[in-house]
Amino acid sequence: MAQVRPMRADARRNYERLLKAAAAAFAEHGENASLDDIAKRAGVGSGTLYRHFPTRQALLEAAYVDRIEAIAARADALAAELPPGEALTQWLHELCVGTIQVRGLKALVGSAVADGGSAALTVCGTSIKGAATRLVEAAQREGTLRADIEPIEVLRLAHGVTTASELADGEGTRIRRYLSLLTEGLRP
Amino acid sequence: MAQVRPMRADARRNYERLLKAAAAAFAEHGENASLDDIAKRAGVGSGTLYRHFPTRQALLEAAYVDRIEAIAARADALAAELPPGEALTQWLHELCVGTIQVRGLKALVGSAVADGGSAALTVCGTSIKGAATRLVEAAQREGTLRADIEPIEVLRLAHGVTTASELADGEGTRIRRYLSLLTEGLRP
DNA sequence: AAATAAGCGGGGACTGTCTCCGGTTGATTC
DNA sequence: GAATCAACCGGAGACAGTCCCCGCTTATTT
Repeated sequence: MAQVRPMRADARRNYERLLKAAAAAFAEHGENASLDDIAKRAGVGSGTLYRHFPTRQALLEAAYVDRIEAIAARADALAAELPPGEALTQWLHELCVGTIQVRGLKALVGSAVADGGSAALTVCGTSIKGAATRLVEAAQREGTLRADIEPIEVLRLAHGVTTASELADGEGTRIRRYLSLLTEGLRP
Repeated sequence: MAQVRPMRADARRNYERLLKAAAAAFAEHGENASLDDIAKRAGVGSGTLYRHFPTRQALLEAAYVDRIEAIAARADALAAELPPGEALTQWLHELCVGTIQVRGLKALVGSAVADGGSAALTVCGTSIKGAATRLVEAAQREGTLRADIEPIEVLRLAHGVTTASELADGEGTRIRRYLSLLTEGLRP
């Protein structure tokens, strides 16, 4: 199961370089940035890129998984310092803002929530769903969130709020407002 | 301003054929269907396609504007036969279902609402926004919808609901549920 | 230092986009 | 209904992006 042999030093170096170049390129040119160009920027041949990341999707995921995990990790920090209802609200806000700020990240989080990606993305999805579950259940126990709603539904709706807000101006200036509309609908 | 000269018969025929082929191809292969292939299916050269529709976006819009207008037109029919609050709810439901069913239509309605497209799309946007305004204001007058919300915000939120529902299964099975959550948040 | 295999990288096939321009055809005029 | 003329057609081809293949390089092992 585990890698019997660690990655060769040059392979690892190229892998890192590619990840870095990819993050930069995706941020700059959107998620359709030229892959050959990313390879060039990283100083490797395109063959090397395609060996490490067979598809554009794989590269995109690899470049962003840690950001998604970071968002998931925020949930417990917030749970520790705020009452359940507020922690959930605040986390959803950070989730929306975080996904809207980085180009391409929103779609990725979307498919993580929808179980629609690779193994790496599925792991992220599990983290996010776990985080959401803890916050949602706490809020339900507290009585500030209606009982007939599931954590994954909250995630989907947050994704919807992000989309709605994005429609307004491309930035996330309406997130707070639309999110509060949602939480009103989610009260018991 | 007006076309001084009507389109030549063969030009008009090719235009229609292209529209038909495009609708079929987009429905079948998604919005990235090959344009040259669409031209081939329509029995014209690719030059002809690009003359009539300079960009993929233009073709996409031309192929779908009538559907969008049809949705907008439904608003008045519903307003005539239902009380304002119900008419709005029902219309939003039809809007969500309609945009999710046809591949690529959702994004188009989105940019129509966001004023992000061509002249043709802007016209559609005006229709939709007009329809929404009539329904929203009637519901507000009736007192079933909070007063501090604007028609365009309702449209954005409906778009968000569609996205959220789409995340569940790709179909629109959750639309009714998520929409009702939204309308609860929108009560006075 | 030699042996070995993991890894490199760029040439090239392929697909899709979009433009250009010689040839064709529908409209108009007499 | 023939002639004229512009509008229109269409496909060849330049270009850009994707992705694979395979001879060569180099890290690792002994």
